[in-house]
Amino acid sequence: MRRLQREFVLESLAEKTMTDTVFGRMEASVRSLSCASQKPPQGGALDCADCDVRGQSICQALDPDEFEALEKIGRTVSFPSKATVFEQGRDAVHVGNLTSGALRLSKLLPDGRRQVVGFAMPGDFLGLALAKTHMFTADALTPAKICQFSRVGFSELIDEKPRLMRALLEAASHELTLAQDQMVVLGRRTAEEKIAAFLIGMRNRYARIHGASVHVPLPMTRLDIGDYLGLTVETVSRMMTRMAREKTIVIVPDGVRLLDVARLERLAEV
Amino acid sequence: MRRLQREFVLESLAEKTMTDTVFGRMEASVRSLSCASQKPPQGGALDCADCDVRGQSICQALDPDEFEALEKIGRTVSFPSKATVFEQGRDAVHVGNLTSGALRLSKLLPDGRRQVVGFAMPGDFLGLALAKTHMFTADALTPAKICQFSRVGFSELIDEKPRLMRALLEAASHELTLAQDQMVVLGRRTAEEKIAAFLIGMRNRYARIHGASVHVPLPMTRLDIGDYLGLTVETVSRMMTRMAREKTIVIVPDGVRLLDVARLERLAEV
DNA sequence: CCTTGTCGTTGACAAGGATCAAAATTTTTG
DNA sequence: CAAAAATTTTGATCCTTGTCAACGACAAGG
Repeated sequence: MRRLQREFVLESLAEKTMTDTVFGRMEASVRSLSCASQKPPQGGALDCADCDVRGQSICQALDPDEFEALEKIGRTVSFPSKATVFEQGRDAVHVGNLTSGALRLSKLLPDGRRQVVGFAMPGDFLGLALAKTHMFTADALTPAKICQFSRVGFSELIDEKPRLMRALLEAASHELTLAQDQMVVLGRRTAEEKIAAFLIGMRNRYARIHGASVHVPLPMTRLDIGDYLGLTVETVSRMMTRMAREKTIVIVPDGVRLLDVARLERLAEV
Repeated sequence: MRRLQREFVLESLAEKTMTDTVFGRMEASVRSLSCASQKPPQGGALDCADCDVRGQSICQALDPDEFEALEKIGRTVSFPSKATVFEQGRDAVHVGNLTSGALRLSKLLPDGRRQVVGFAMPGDFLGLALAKTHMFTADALTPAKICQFSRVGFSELIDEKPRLMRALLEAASHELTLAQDQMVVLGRRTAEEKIAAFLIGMRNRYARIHGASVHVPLPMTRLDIGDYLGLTVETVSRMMTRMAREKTIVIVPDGVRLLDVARLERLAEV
Protein backbone atom coordinates (compact mmCIF):
# COMPACT_ATOMS: atom_id res chain seq x y z
CA MET A 1 0.00 0.00 0.00
CA ARG A 2 1.79 3.08 -1.21
CA ARG A 3 0.88 6.24 0.64
CA LEU A 4 2.24 9.76 0.30
CA GLN A 5 4.32 10.91 3.25
CA ARG A 6 2.01 12.36 5.86
CA GLU A 7 4.32 15.37 6.10
CA PHE A 8 3.89 16.17 2.46
CA VAL A 9 0.14 15.92 2.65
CA LEU A 10 -0.11 18.29 5.58
CA GLU A 11 2.21 20.74 3.90
CA SER A 12 0.16 20.56 0.76
CA LEU A 13 -3.07 21.16 2.67
CA ALA A 14 -1.56 24.11 4.51
CA GLU A 15 -0.51 25.65 1.25
CA LYS A 16 -3.97 25.18 -0.20
CA THR A 17 -5.55 26.75 2.86
CA MET A 18 -3.68 29.97 2.27
CA THR A 19 -4.48 30.45 -1.40
CA ASP A 20 -8.19 30.50 -2.05
CA THR A 21 -9.40 28.25 -4.83
CA VAL A 22 -10.27 29.83 -8.10
CA PHE A 23 -13.80 28.60 -8.38
CA GLY A 24 -14.46 29.49 -4.77
CA ARG A 25 -13.46 33.13 -4.90
CA MET A 26 -12.73 34.91 -8.12
CA GLU A 27 -10.79 37.85 -6.73
CA ALA A 28 -8.38 35.85 -4.65
CA SER A 29 -7.89 33.22 -7.28
CA VAL A 30 -6.99 35.64 -10.00
CA ARG A 31 -4.09 36.66 -7.82
CA SER A 32 -3.02 33.21 -6.77
CA LEU A 33 -3.20 31.78 -10.24
CA SER A 34 -1.87 34.57 -12.36
CA CYS A 35 1.52 34.33 -10.70
CA ALA A 36 1.77 30.59 -11.04
CA SER A 37 0.76 30.11 -14.66
CA GLN A 38 0.99 31.43 -18.17
CA LYS A 39 -2.68 32.29 -18.64
CA PRO A 40 -4.60 33.99 -15.83
CA PRO A 41 -8.32 33.11 -15.48
CA GLN A 42 -10.59 35.69 -17.05
CA GLY A 43 -14.27 36.36 -16.43
CA GLY A 44 -16.80 37.63 -18.92
CA ALA A 45 -20.51 37.89 -19.66
CA LEU A 46 -22.08 34.90 -21.37
CA ASP A 47 -22.39 34.72 -25.11
CA CYS A 48 -24.43 31.55 -25.46
CA ALA A 49 -24.94 32.14 -29.17
CA ASP A 50 -21.47 30.83 -29.95
CA CYS A 51 -21.26 28.26 -27.15
CA ASP A 52 -19.59 25.06 -28.31
CA VAL A 53 -21.50 22.75 -26.01
CA ARG A 54 -25.03 24.13 -26.27
CA GLY A 55 -26.11 20.85 -27.79
CA GLN A 56 -24.48 18.62 -25.17
CA SER A 57 -25.08 20.53 -21.94
CA ILE A 58 -28.17 20.93 -19.78
CA CYS A 59 -28.91 24.05 -21.85
CA GLN A 60 -30.13 21.92 -24.73
CA ALA A 61 -33.41 21.19 -22.94
CA LEU A 62 -34.36 24.78 -22.18
CA ASP A 63 -37.02 26.95 -23.75
CA PRO A 64 -36.08 30.54 -24.73
CA ASP A 65 -37.49 32.00 -21.53
CA GLU A 66 -35.44 29.71 -19.31
CA PHE A 67 -32.42 30.10 -21.48
CA GLU A 68 -32.51 33.84 -21.05
CA ALA A 69 -32.85 33.55 -17.28
CA LEU A 70 -29.84 31.28 -17.18
CA GLU A 71 -27.77 33.48 -19.45
CA LYS A 72 -28.46 36.40 -17.16
CA ILE A 73 -26.94 34.87 -14.02
CA GLY A 74 -23.93 33.27 -15.68
CA ARG A 75 -20.44 34.31 -16.66
CA THR A 76 -17.55 32.52 -18.35
CA VAL A 77 -14.29 31.86 -16.54
CA SER A 78 -11.04 30.49 -17.94
CA PHE A 79 -8.48 28.41 -16.11
CA PRO A 80 -4.96 27.57 -17.13
CA SER A 81 -3.77 23.99 -17.20
CA LYS A 82 -3.03 22.59 -13.74
CA ALA A 83 -5.18 25.17 -11.95
CA THR A 84 -7.47 23.98 -9.18
CA VAL A 85 -11.02 24.86 -10.16
CA PHE A 86 -12.46 23.95 -6.75
CA GLU A 87 -11.41 21.88 -3.82
CA GLN A 88 -12.86 19.06 -1.73
CA GLY A 89 -14.23 20.33 1.59
CA ARG A 90 -14.45 23.97 0.51
CA ASP A 91 -17.68 25.95 0.32
CA ALA A 92 -19.28 25.53 -3.09
CA VAL A 93 -19.86 29.12 -4.21
CA HIS A 94 -20.52 28.27 -7.84
CA VAL A 95 -21.85 25.58 -10.10
CA GLY A 96 -21.27 25.55 -13.82
CA ASN A 97 -20.85 23.99 -17.19
CA LEU A 98 -17.51 22.99 -18.63
CA THR A 99 -17.43 24.45 -22.15
CA SER A 100 -13.90 23.52 -23.17
CA GLY A 101 -10.91 21.62 -21.81
CA ALA A 102 -10.87 18.71 -19.38
CA LEU A 103 -10.88 18.43 -15.60
CA ARG A 104 -9.78 15.72 -13.20
CA LEU A 105 -12.25 15.12 -10.35
CA SER A 106 -10.60 13.43 -7.38
CA LYS A 107 -11.01 12.56 -3.74
CA LEU A 108 -8.05 12.51 -1.38
CA LEU A 109 -7.72 10.19 1.63
CA PRO A 110 -6.08 11.63 4.74
CA ASP A 111 -2.94 9.54 4.17
CA GLY A 112 -2.46 10.76 0.62
CA ARG A 113 -4.05 7.96 -1.35
CA ARG A 114 -6.20 9.39 -4.09
CA GLN A 115 -9.22 8.20 -6.03
CA VAL A 116 -10.12 9.94 -9.28
CA VAL A 117 -13.93 9.78 -9.41
CA GLY A 118 -14.17 11.06 -12.95
CA PHE A 119 -12.94 13.31 -15.72
CA ALA A 120 -15.10 16.25 -16.78
CA MET A 121 -15.36 16.92 -20.50
CA PRO A 122 -16.98 19.76 -22.45
CA GLY A 123 -20.72 19.80 -21.79
CA ASP A 124 -20.42 18.27 -18.30
CA PHE A 125 -22.11 20.01 -15.43
CA LEU A 126 -20.04 20.76 -12.34
CA GLY A 127 -21.75 20.72 -8.96
CA LEU A 128 -24.71 18.51 -9.84
CA ALA A 129 -25.30 17.71 -6.19
CA LEU A 130 -25.82 21.43 -5.45
CA ALA A 131 -24.14 20.62 -2.12
CA LYS A 132 -22.93 23.42 0.16
CA THR A 133 -19.41 22.00 0.16
CA HIS A 134 -17.47 20.33 -2.63
CA MET A 135 -17.23 16.57 -2.28
CA PHE A 136 -14.13 16.34 -4.50
CA THR A 137 -11.38 18.46 -6.00
CA ALA A 138 -11.44 19.57 -9.65
CA ASP A 139 -8.16 20.34 -11.42
CA ALA A 140 -7.71 21.52 -14.99
CA LEU A 141 -5.86 18.97 -17.14
CA THR A 142 -5.79 21.42 -20.02
CA PRO A 143 -6.70 25.10 -20.28
CA ALA A 144 -10.42 25.09 -19.48
CA LYS A 145 -13.43 27.35 -19.85
CA ILE A 146 -16.39 27.17 -17.53
CA CYS A 147 -19.79 28.79 -17.83
CA GLN A 148 -20.33 29.59 -14.19
CA PHE A 149 -23.38 30.40 -12.04
CA SER A 150 -23.82 31.25 -8.38
CA ARG A 151 -24.84 28.03 -6.67
CA VAL A 152 -27.56 29.68 -4.60
CA GLY A 153 -28.85 31.67 -7.56
CA PHE A 154 -28.91 28.56 -9.72
CA SER A 155 -30.57 26.55 -6.99
CA GLU A 156 -33.33 29.14 -6.73
CA LEU A 157 -33.69 29.38 -10.48
CA ILE A 158 -34.36 25.68 -10.95
CA ASP A 159 -37.28 25.88 -8.51
CA GLU A 160 -38.93 28.30 -10.95
CA LYS A 161 -37.87 26.57 -14.17
CA PRO A 162 -39.10 22.97 -14.12
CA ARG A 163 -37.46 22.08 -17.41
CA LEU A 164 -34.11 23.21 -16.08
CA MET A 165 -34.62 21.12 -12.95
CA ARG A 166 -35.63 18.19 -15.08
CA ALA A 167 -32.47 18.59 -17.16
CA LEU A 168 -30.44 18.60 -13.97
CA LEU A 169 -32.21 15.47 -12.73
CA GLU A 170 -31.45 13.70 -16.00
CA ALA A 171 -27.82 14.74 -15.72
CA ALA A 172 -27.61 13.50 -12.12
CA SER A 173 -29.25 10.21 -13.10
CA HIS A 174 -26.79 9.79 -15.93
CA GLU A 175 -23.85 10.47 -13.63
CA LEU A 176 -25.21 7.97 -11.12
CA THR A 177 -25.43 5.32 -13.82
CA LEU A 178 -21.85 6.02 -14.88
CA ALA A 179 -20.71 5.84 -11.27
CA GLN A 180 -22.33 2.43 -10.87
CA ASP A 181 -20.66 1.20 -14.05
CA GLN A 182 -17.36 2.42 -12.68
CA MET A 183 -18.01 0.43 -9.48
CA VAL A 184 -18.12 -2.73 -11.58
CA VAL A 185 -14.82 -1.76 -13.20
CA LEU A 186 -13.17 -1.02 -9.86
CA GLY A 187 -14.54 -4.02 -8.02
CA ARG A 188 -14.61 -6.84 -10.52
CA ARG A 189 -12.23 -6.23 -13.39
CA THR A 190 -8.61 -7.16 -14.02
CA ALA A 191 -5.94 -4.57 -14.76
CA GLU A 192 -6.11 -5.29 -18.49
CA GLU A 193 -9.91 -5.05 -18.55
CA LYS A 194 -9.78 -1.81 -16.59
CA ILE A 195 -7.50 -0.21 -19.17
CA ALA A 196 -9.68 -1.47 -22.00
CA ALA A 197 -12.83 -0.15 -20.31
CA PHE A 198 -11.13 3.20 -19.77
CA LEU A 199 -9.99 3.56 -23.37
CA ILE A 200 -13.37 2.53 -24.79
CA GLY A 201 -15.08 4.87 -22.33
CA MET A 202 -12.90 7.79 -23.38
CA ARG A 203 -13.46 7.02 -27.04
CA ASN A 204 -17.23 7.04 -26.49
CA ARG A 205 -17.12 10.36 -24.70
CA TYR A 206 -15.12 11.99 -27.48
CA ALA A 207 -17.52 10.47 -29.97
CA ARG A 208 -20.40 12.45 -28.45
CA ILE A 209 -18.40 15.66 -28.89
CA HIS A 210 -16.32 15.27 -32.06
CA GLY A 211 -17.69 12.11 -33.68
CA ALA A 212 -16.30 8.57 -33.68
CA SER A 213 -12.54 8.19 -34.10
CA VAL A 214 -9.82 5.67 -33.27
CA HIS A 215 -7.64 8.54 -32.10
CA VAL A 216 -8.20 9.01 -28.37
CA PRO A 217 -6.45 11.99 -26.76
CA LEU A 218 -5.49 11.39 -23.13
CA PRO A 219 -4.95 14.73 -21.41
CA MET A 220 -4.37 12.99 -18.05
CA THR A 221 -1.15 11.33 -16.85
CA ARG A 222 -0.65 7.59 -16.22
CA LEU A 223 -0.89 8.37 -12.52
CA ASP A 224 -4.33 9.93 -13.04
CA ILE A 225 -5.46 6.88 -15.01
CA GLY A 226 -4.17 4.62 -12.25
CA ASP A 227 -5.96 6.60 -9.59
CA TYR A 228 -9.13 6.40 -11.67
CA LEU A 229 -8.90 2.62 -12.14
CA GLY A 230 -7.54 1.61 -8.74
CA LEU A 231 -4.13 0.69 -10.17
CA THR A 232 -0.58 1.97 -9.81
CA VAL A 233 1.23 4.02 -12.48
CA GLU A 234 3.50 1.07 -13.15
CA THR A 235 0.65 -1.32 -13.84
CA VAL A 236 -1.03 1.21 -16.15
CA SER A 237 2.22 1.71 -18.02
CA ARG A 238 2.90 -2.02 -18.27
CA MET A 239 -0.60 -2.84 -19.53
CA MET A 240 -0.55 -0.08 -22.12
CA THR A 241 2.91 -1.12 -23.29
CA ARG A 242 1.69 -4.70 -23.54
CA MET A 243 -1.38 -3.67 -25.54
CA ALA A 244 0.88 -1.70 -27.85
CA ARG A 245 3.24 -4.70 -28.24
CA GLU A 246 0.23 -6.87 -29.08
CA LYS A 247 -0.91 -4.30 -31.68
CA THR A 248 -4.17 -3.56 -29.86
CA ILE A 249 -3.30 0.13 -29.57
CA VAL A 250 -0.57 2.54 -30.62
CA ILE A 251 0.78 4.97 -28.08
CA VAL A 252 1.07 8.47 -29.58
CA PRO A 253 2.38 11.67 -27.95
CA ASP A 254 -0.99 13.00 -26.74
CA GLY A 255 -2.87 9.75 -26.22
CA VAL A 256 -3.51 6.50 -28.05
CA ARG A 257 -4.78 5.23 -31.36
CA LEU A 258 -7.05 2.19 -31.17
CA LEU A 259 -6.06 -0.55 -33.60
CA ASP A 260 -8.19 -3.47 -32.42
CA VAL A 261 -11.40 -1.88 -31.17
CA ALA A 262 -13.23 -5.21 -31.22
CA ARG A 263 -10.70 -6.74 -28.85
CA LEU A 264 -10.89 -3.76 -26.52
CA GLU A 265 -14.67 -3.87 -26.53
CA ARG A 266 -14.60 -7.56 -25.74
CA LEU A 267 -12.32 -6.89 -22.78
CA ALA A 268 -14.48 -4.00 -21.60
CA GLU A 269 -17.74 -5.85 -22.22
CA VAL A 270 -20.48 -5.07 -19.71
CA MET B 1 -10.18 -14.35 -11.22
CA ARG B 2 -13.03 -16.62 -10.23
CA ARG B 3 -15.90 -16.68 -12.68
CA LEU B 4 -19.11 -18.65 -12.53
CA GLN B 5 -19.33 -21.45 -15.05
CA ARG B 6 -20.72 -20.03 -18.26
CA GLU B 7 -23.13 -22.93 -18.40
CA PHE B 8 -24.63 -22.02 -15.08
CA VAL B 9 -25.04 -18.41 -16.06
CA LEU B 10 -26.86 -19.22 -19.25
CA GLU B 11 -29.10 -21.66 -17.49
CA SER B 12 -29.85 -19.08 -14.86
CA LEU B 13 -30.64 -16.45 -17.46
CA ALA B 14 -32.92 -18.82 -19.35
CA GLU B 15 -34.81 -19.54 -16.19
CA LYS B 16 -35.18 -15.85 -15.48
CA THR B 17 -36.42 -15.22 -18.99
CA MET B 18 -39.30 -17.58 -18.53
CA THR B 19 -40.59 -16.28 -15.23
CA ASP B 20 -41.41 -12.60 -15.39
CA THR B 21 -39.97 -10.48 -12.63
CA VAL B 22 -42.27 -9.39 -9.89
CA PHE B 23 -41.74 -5.69 -10.16
CA GLY B 24 -42.02 -5.83 -13.92
CA ARG B 25 -45.39 -7.55 -14.15
CA MET B 26 -47.57 -8.07 -11.15
CA GLU B 27 -49.84 -10.74 -12.52
CA ALA B 28 -47.12 -13.04 -13.77
CA SER B 29 -44.99 -12.59 -10.73
CA VAL B 30 -47.66 -13.50 -8.28
CA ARG B 31 -47.79 -16.85 -9.99
CA SER B 32 -44.08 -17.41 -10.28
CA LEU B 33 -43.34 -16.35 -6.75
CA SER B 34 -46.16 -17.85 -4.82
CA CYS B 35 -45.07 -21.35 -5.67
CA ALA B 36 -41.44 -20.80 -4.72
CA SER B 37 -41.84 -19.11 -1.37
CA GLN B 38 -43.70 -19.01 1.90
CA LYS B 39 -45.22 -15.56 1.46
CA PRO B 40 -46.71 -14.53 -1.89
CA PRO B 41 -46.46 -10.84 -2.87
CA GLN B 42 -49.63 -8.91 -2.22
CA GLY B 43 -50.80 -5.60 -3.64
CA GLY B 44 -52.93 -3.02 -1.90
CA ALA B 45 -53.98 0.64 -1.91
CA LEU B 46 -51.67 3.04 -0.08
CA ASP B 47 -52.24 3.95 3.52
CA CYS B 48 -49.60 6.60 3.96
CA ALA B 49 -50.97 7.54 7.38
CA ASP B 50 -49.24 4.58 8.97
CA CYS B 51 -46.19 4.47 6.69
CA ASP B 52 -43.03 3.68 8.62
CA VAL B 53 -40.71 5.67 6.39
CA ARG B 54 -42.71 8.84 5.78
CA GLY B 55 -40.01 10.77 7.56
CA GLN B 56 -37.07 9.26 5.66
CA SER B 57 -38.41 8.97 2.13
CA ILE B 58 -38.94 11.55 -0.61
CA CYS B 59 -42.48 11.92 0.79
CA GLN B 60 -41.17 13.99 3.69
CA ALA B 61 -40.70 17.03 1.47
CA LEU B 62 -44.19 17.09 0.00
CA ASP B 63 -47.05 19.46 0.70
CA PRO B 64 -50.54 17.97 1.27
CA ASP B 65 -51.60 18.56 -2.33
CA GLU B 66 -48.61 16.71 -3.76
CA PHE B 67 -48.86 14.03 -1.14
CA GLU B 68 -52.41 13.29 -2.15
CA ALA B 69 -51.50 13.10 -5.83
CA LEU B 70 -48.76 10.64 -5.02
CA GLU B 71 -50.96 8.54 -2.76
CA LYS B 72 -53.46 8.28 -5.58
CA ILE B 73 -51.15 6.65 -8.10
CA GLY B 74 -49.38 4.31 -5.69
CA ARG B 75 -49.98 0.86 -4.26
CA THR B 76 -48.05 -1.30 -1.82
CA VAL B 77 -46.50 -4.60 -2.88
CA SER B 78 -44.88 -7.24 -0.72
CA PHE B 79 -42.07 -9.57 -1.69
CA PRO B 80 -40.84 -12.65 0.09
CA SER B 81 -37.20 -13.07 0.94
CA LYS B 82 -35.04 -14.02 -2.08
CA ALA B 83 -37.59 -12.75 -4.61
CA THR B 84 -36.32 -10.71 -7.54
CA VAL B 85 -37.96 -7.30 -7.39
CA PHE B 86 -36.72 -6.26 -10.81
CA GLU B 87 -33.99 -7.32 -13.14
CA GLN B 88 -31.13 -5.66 -15.03
CA GLY B 89 -31.98 -5.09 -18.69
CA ARG B 90 -35.75 -5.45 -18.23
CA ASP B 91 -38.25 -2.70 -18.93
CA ALA B 92 -38.75 -0.55 -15.87
CA VAL B 93 -42.52 -0.55 -15.44
CA HIS B 94 -42.49 0.83 -11.91
CA VAL B 95 -40.53 3.00 -9.56
CA GLY B 96 -41.12 3.03 -5.83
CA ASN B 97 -40.13 3.46 -2.25
CA LEU B 98 -38.87 0.65 -0.09
CA THR B 99 -40.91 0.80 3.12
CA SER B 100 -39.61 -2.27 4.91
CA GLY B 101 -37.01 -4.98 4.44
CA ALA B 102 -33.73 -4.80 2.55
CA LEU B 103 -32.74 -5.31 -1.09
CA ARG B 104 -29.49 -6.20 -2.80
CA LEU B 105 -28.81 -4.13 -5.93
CA SER B 106 -26.35 -5.83 -8.24
CA LYS B 107 -24.90 -5.83 -11.74
CA LEU B 108 -23.90 -9.06 -13.45
CA LEU B 109 -21.04 -9.37 -15.96
CA PRO B 110 -21.55 -11.74 -18.90
CA ASP B 111 -19.08 -14.25 -17.43
CA GLY B 112 -20.85 -14.42 -14.08
CA ARG B 113 -18.78 -12.01 -12.04
CA ARG B 114 -21.06 -9.81 -10.00
CA GLN B 115 -20.80 -6.33 -8.50
CA VAL B 116 -23.24 -5.31 -5.80
CA VAL B 117 -23.76 -1.58 -6.34
CA GLY B 118 -25.71 -1.05 -3.15
CA PHE B 119 -28.18 -2.27 -0.57
CA ALA B 120 -31.58 -0.61 -0.39
CA MET B 121 -32.97 0.08 3.07
CA PRO B 122 -36.37 1.37 4.22
CA GLY B 123 -36.92 4.88 2.87
CA ASP B 124 -34.76 4.36 -0.20
CA PHE B 125 -36.19 5.21 -3.59
CA LEU B 126 -35.98 2.58 -6.32
CA GLY B 127 -35.60 3.72 -9.89
CA LEU B 128 -34.16 7.18 -9.26
CA ALA B 129 -32.81 7.35 -12.79
CA LEU B 130 -36.36 6.99 -14.18
CA ALA B 131 -34.67 5.02 -16.95
CA LYS B 132 -36.73 2.92 -19.38
CA THR B 133 -34.76 -0.20 -18.51
CA HIS B 134 -33.31 -1.30 -15.18
CA MET B 135 -29.57 -0.83 -14.91
CA PHE B 136 -29.23 -3.44 -12.15
CA THR B 137 -31.08 -6.30 -10.51
CA ALA B 138 -32.83 -5.91 -7.14
CA ASP B 139 -33.35 -8.97 -4.93
CA ALA B 140 -35.07 -9.09 -1.57
CA LEU B 141 -32.68 -10.04 1.25
CA THR B 142 -35.59 -10.16 3.69
CA PRO B 143 -39.34 -9.99 3.20
CA ALA B 144 -39.82 -6.52 1.73
CA LYS B 145 -42.60 -4.01 1.18
CA ILE B 146 -42.52 -1.45 -1.58
CA CYS B 147 -44.73 1.54 -2.17
CA GLN B 148 -44.92 1.36 -5.92
CA PHE B 149 -45.82 3.80 -8.70
CA SER B 150 -46.05 3.49 -12.46
CA ARG B 151 -42.78 4.88 -13.82
CA VAL B 152 -44.47 6.86 -16.57
CA GLY B 153 -47.15 8.15 -14.24
CA PHE B 154 -44.58 9.17 -11.68
CA SER B 155 -42.40 10.77 -14.34
CA GLU B 156 -45.35 12.88 -15.50
CA LEU B 157 -46.34 13.76 -11.95
CA ILE B 158 -42.96 15.22 -11.05
CA ASP B 159 -43.22 17.65 -13.98
CA GLU B 160 -46.29 19.11 -12.29
CA LYS B 161 -45.04 18.93 -8.71
CA PRO B 162 -41.77 20.84 -8.44
CA ARG B 163 -41.24 19.93 -4.80
CA LEU B 164 -41.48 16.27 -5.67
CA MET B 165 -38.96 16.71 -8.47
CA ARG B 166 -36.71 18.60 -6.12
CA ALA B 167 -36.94 15.78 -3.60
CA LEU B 168 -35.99 13.32 -6.31
CA LEU B 169 -33.07 15.49 -7.37
CA GLU B 170 -31.81 15.61 -3.79
CA ALA B 171 -32.14 11.85 -3.54
CA ALA B 172 -30.24 11.34 -6.80
CA SER B 173 -27.52 13.74 -5.66
CA HIS B 174 -27.21 11.87 -2.38
CA GLU B 175 -26.93 8.54 -4.18
CA LEU B 176 -24.29 9.98 -6.49
CA THR B 177 -22.26 11.14 -3.50
CA LEU B 178 -22.52 7.69 -1.92
CA ALA B 179 -21.48 6.07 -5.18
CA GLN B 180 -18.39 8.28 -5.36
CA ASP B 181 -17.50 7.39 -1.77
CA GLN B 182 -17.84 3.74 -2.68
CA MET B 183 -15.46 4.29 -5.60
CA VAL B 184 -12.81 5.35 -3.09
CA VAL B 185 -13.48 2.21 -1.05
CA LEU B 186 -13.27 -0.04 -4.10
CA GLY B 187 -10.27 1.62 -5.67
CA ARG B 188 -8.03 2.64 -2.83
CA ARG B 189 -8.74 0.64 0.29
CA THR B 190 -7.32 -2.58 1.74
CA ALA B 191 -9.52 -5.56 2.56
CA GLU B 192 -9.55 -4.68 6.25
CA GLU B 193 -10.46 -1.04 5.56
CA LYS B 194 -13.20 -2.13 3.19
CA ILE B 195 -14.83 -4.26 5.87
CA ALA B 196 -14.51 -1.45 8.41
CA ALA B 197 -16.01 1.06 5.97
CA PHE B 198 -18.86 -1.33 5.24
CA LEU B 199 -19.69 -1.97 8.89
CA ILE B 200 -19.54 1.73 9.81
CA GLY B 201 -21.64 2.54 6.75
CA MET B 202 -24.27 -0.01 7.71
CA ARG B 203 -24.31 1.27 11.29
CA ASN B 204 -24.86 4.82 10.05
CA ARG B 205 -27.72 3.77 7.81
CA TYR B 206 -29.47 1.93 10.63
CA ALA B 207 -28.88 4.94 12.86
CA ARG B 208 -31.01 7.09 10.54
CA ILE B 209 -33.85 4.58 10.84
CA HIS B 210 -33.70 3.13 14.35
CA GLY B 211 -31.21 5.33 16.16
CA ALA B 212 -27.55 4.71 16.97
CA SER B 213 -26.61 1.23 18.13
CA VAL B 214 -23.54 -1.01 18.22
CA HIS B 215 -25.73 -3.88 17.05
CA VAL B 216 -25.58 -4.02 13.24
CA PRO B 217 -27.86 -6.57 11.54
CA LEU B 218 -26.44 -7.93 8.30
CA PRO B 219 -29.25 -9.40 6.20
CA MET B 220 -26.83 -10.12 3.32
CA THR B 221 -24.44 -13.09 3.01
CA ARG B 222 -20.62 -12.91 3.09
CA LEU B 223 -20.74 -13.43 -0.67
CA ASP B 224 -22.93 -10.35 -1.05
CA ILE B 225 -20.55 -8.32 1.11
CA GLY B 226 -17.62 -9.55 -0.97
CA ASP B 227 -19.36 -8.61 -4.20
CA TYR B 228 -20.09 -5.18 -2.74
CA LEU B 229 -16.49 -4.56 -1.66
CA GLY B 230 -14.64 -6.20 -4.54
CA LEU B 231 -13.42 -9.10 -2.38
CA THR B 232 -13.98 -12.87 -2.27
CA VAL B 233 -16.15 -14.60 0.35
CA GLU B 234 -13.05 -16.11 1.87
CA THR B 235 -11.38 -12.76 2.39
CA VAL B 236 -14.54 -11.28 3.92
CA SER B 237 -14.83 -14.23 6.27
CA ARG B 238 -11.15 -14.10 7.23
CA MET B 239 -11.19 -10.37 7.91
CA MET B 240 -14.34 -10.55 10.01
CA THR B 241 -12.97 -13.51 11.95
CA ARG B 242 -9.76 -11.59 12.53
CA MET B 243 -11.64 -8.52 13.73
CA ALA B 244 -13.60 -10.75 16.09
CA ARG B 245 -10.37 -12.35 17.36
CA GLU B 246 -8.93 -8.87 17.96
CA LYS B 247 -12.09 -7.88 19.88
CA THR B 248 -13.03 -5.16 17.39
CA ILE B 249 -16.38 -6.78 16.69
CA VAL B 250 -18.45 -9.76 17.85
CA ILE B 251 -20.09 -11.93 15.25
CA VAL B 252 -23.71 -12.68 16.23
CA PRO B 253 -26.26 -14.86 14.39
CA ASP B 254 -27.89 -12.06 12.38
CA GLY B 255 -24.99 -9.67 12.05
CA VAL B 256 -22.28 -8.11 14.18
CA ARG B 257 -21.90 -6.11 17.36
CA LEU B 258 -19.31 -3.33 17.22
CA LEU B 259 -16.94 -3.36 20.20
CA ASP B 260 -14.28 -0.89 19.10
CA VAL B 261 -16.13 1.69 17.05
CA ALA B 262 -13.24 4.15 17.28
CA ARG B 263 -10.88 1.64 15.68
CA LEU B 264 -13.37 0.86 12.91
CA GLU B 265 -13.90 4.56 12.25
CA ARG B 266 -10.17 5.11 12.07
CA LEU B 267 -9.88 2.31 9.51
CA ALA B 268 -12.83 3.65 7.51
CA GLU B 269 -11.71 7.27 7.79
CA VAL B 270 -12.45 9.38 4.73
C1' DC C 1 23.10 25.33 -22.18
C1' DC C 2 22.62 23.15 -18.06
C1' DT C 3 19.82 22.14 -14.20
C1' DT C 4 15.69 20.60 -12.30
C1' DG C 5 11.47 18.36 -12.15
C1' DT C 6 7.89 15.58 -14.21
C1' DC C 7 6.52 11.73 -16.60
C1' DG C 8 6.79 7.18 -18.64
C1' DT C 9 9.02 2.80 -18.76
C1' DT C 10 11.31 -1.34 -17.21
C1' DG C 11 13.18 -4.86 -13.94
C1' DA C 12 13.51 -7.46 -9.61
C1' DC C 13 11.13 -8.78 -5.84
C1' DA C 14 7.39 -9.00 -2.30
C1' DA C 15 2.84 -9.38 -0.65
C1' DG C 16 -2.09 -9.04 -0.35
C1' DG C 17 -5.71 -11.20 -1.76
C1' DA C 18 -7.42 -14.97 -4.94
C1' DT C 19 -7.94 -19.75 -5.78
C1' DC C 20 -8.63 -24.46 -4.63
C1' DA C 21 -10.06 -27.81 -1.32
C1' DA C 22 -12.50 -29.35 2.50
C1' DA C 23 -14.47 -29.22 7.02
C1' DA C 24 -17.74 -27.01 10.25
C1' DT C 25 -21.94 -24.76 10.96
C1' DT C 26 -26.43 -23.11 10.01
C1' DT C 27 -30.65 -23.13 7.47
C1' DT C 28 -34.05 -25.25 4.69
C1' DT C 29 -36.93 -28.83 3.47
C1' DG C 30 -39.16 -33.31 3.14
C1' DC D 1 -36.42 -34.85 13.18
C1' DA D 2 -33.38 -36.30 9.69
C1' DA D 3 -31.46 -35.24 5.22
C1' DA D 4 -30.04 -31.94 2.02
C1' DA D 5 -28.52 -27.56 0.83
C1' DA D 6 -26.49 -23.30 1.68
C1' DT D 7 -23.33 -20.65 4.11
C1' DT D 8 -19.24 -19.81 6.77
C1' DT D 9 -14.79 -20.88 8.13
C1' DT D 10 -10.08 -22.57 7.77
C1' DG D 11 -5.78 -24.16 5.50
C1' DA D 12 -2.40 -24.48 1.73
C1' DT D 13 -0.76 -22.56 -2.28
C1' DC D 14 -0.58 -19.45 -6.28
C1' DC D 15 -0.50 -15.32 -8.90
C1' DT D 16 -1.75 -10.75 -10.08
C1' DT D 17 -0.58 -6.52 -8.85
C1' DG D 18 2.01 -3.45 -5.73
C1' DT D 19 6.51 -1.84 -4.14
C1' DC D 20 11.09 -0.25 -4.70
C1' DA D 21 14.70 1.30 -7.63
C1' DA D 22 16.69 3.16 -11.58
C1' DC D 23 16.91 5.16 -16.14
C1' DG D 24 15.64 7.79 -20.28
C1' DA D 25 12.83 11.33 -22.53
C1' DC D 26 11.14 15.65 -22.33
C1' DA D 27 9.74 20.35 -20.87
C1' DA D 28 10.35 24.42 -18.04
C1' DG D 29 13.16 27.76 -16.26
C1' DG D 30 17.36 30.04 -14.78
